[in-house]
Amino acid sequence: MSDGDPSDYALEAQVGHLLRRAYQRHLALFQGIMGEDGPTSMQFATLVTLSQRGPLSQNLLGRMLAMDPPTVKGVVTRLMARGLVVRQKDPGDARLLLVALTPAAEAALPGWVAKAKAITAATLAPLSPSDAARLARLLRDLT
Amino acid sequence: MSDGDPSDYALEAQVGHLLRRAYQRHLALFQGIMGEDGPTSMQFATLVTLSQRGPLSQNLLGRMLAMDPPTVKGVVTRLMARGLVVRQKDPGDARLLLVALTPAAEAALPGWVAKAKAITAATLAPLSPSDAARLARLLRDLT
DNA sequence: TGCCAATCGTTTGCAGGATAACGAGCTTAG
DNA sequence: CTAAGCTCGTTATCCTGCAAACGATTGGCA
Repeated sequence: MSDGDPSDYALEAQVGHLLRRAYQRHLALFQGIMGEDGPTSMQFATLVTLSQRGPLSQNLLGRMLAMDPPTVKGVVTRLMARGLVVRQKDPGDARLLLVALTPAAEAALPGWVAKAKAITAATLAPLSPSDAARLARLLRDLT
Repeated sequence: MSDGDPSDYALEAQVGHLLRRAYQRHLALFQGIMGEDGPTSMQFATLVTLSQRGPLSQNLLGRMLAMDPPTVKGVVTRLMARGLVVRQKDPGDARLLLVALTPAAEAALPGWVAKAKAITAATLAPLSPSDAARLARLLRDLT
């Protein structure tokens, strides 16, 4: 049955490899369309989430975006350095660090959201609309 | 048409986010099944490719696996540190660094290939076989 | 009330991934 | 045959991501 002959392993056909390539292409499109001074993929996801839900603790932000605590810290630190986000202690719970958008971020966000929609369209461009919907369903099921 | 209202942007439904989550889950399965002393995802892809094609230059390896030169260097350096790979100058072209498997790698590879097949199966477990094939086709088309 | 467990944030260390810039070697056109 | 241009590898810098270990705070339970 499942033996270990390396010549019997088609790397190009493995899901893991295909997922990596597809995500890699998406990130390249993201960076190209968002441009030099735009946010990175995870920075944008963070900003949109804060815009929709209001100030959040780093931990909650991480759980919503599937980032672990060290990664959240890195993203928030870089957003802070760019003046897009501020951090302040929660008055009610001294463990929490609430992250909130700055006015600069709120001003820039609409333009970035429009670009993000173009990025999704560009990523899905090779597929028909029905295939795009099928892909979304399959990827969701994979979780 | 495509305006920039952030509350009109469903992050969970974007392909980029779904691709990231799916790949993230795959990597977790990879690491869990391969175990402590097993290779990482990219290290394994490198070893299998070298096993199938024989010694390759870093650059060619990178093109086959979709890694850019700095990334290849990092992966090869770590494989060298683990004694799984050696590097030597190409006699015919002094620019090339040929990367080749060590006997230790050839001995360990069959066991790792068997695990890699289990990883693919685990990644695809939530899908029916026909859905798995559909997903592979859609991801391939996305390139 | 007082202590223990859970939660939150941080740090460190490792791995992958991209860009930009550079030096060294090969190849080809003039 | 020489000079221009291409290829290859390396370095540096930045961003994402995971695990493990740690200090601080909170909350619940004995």
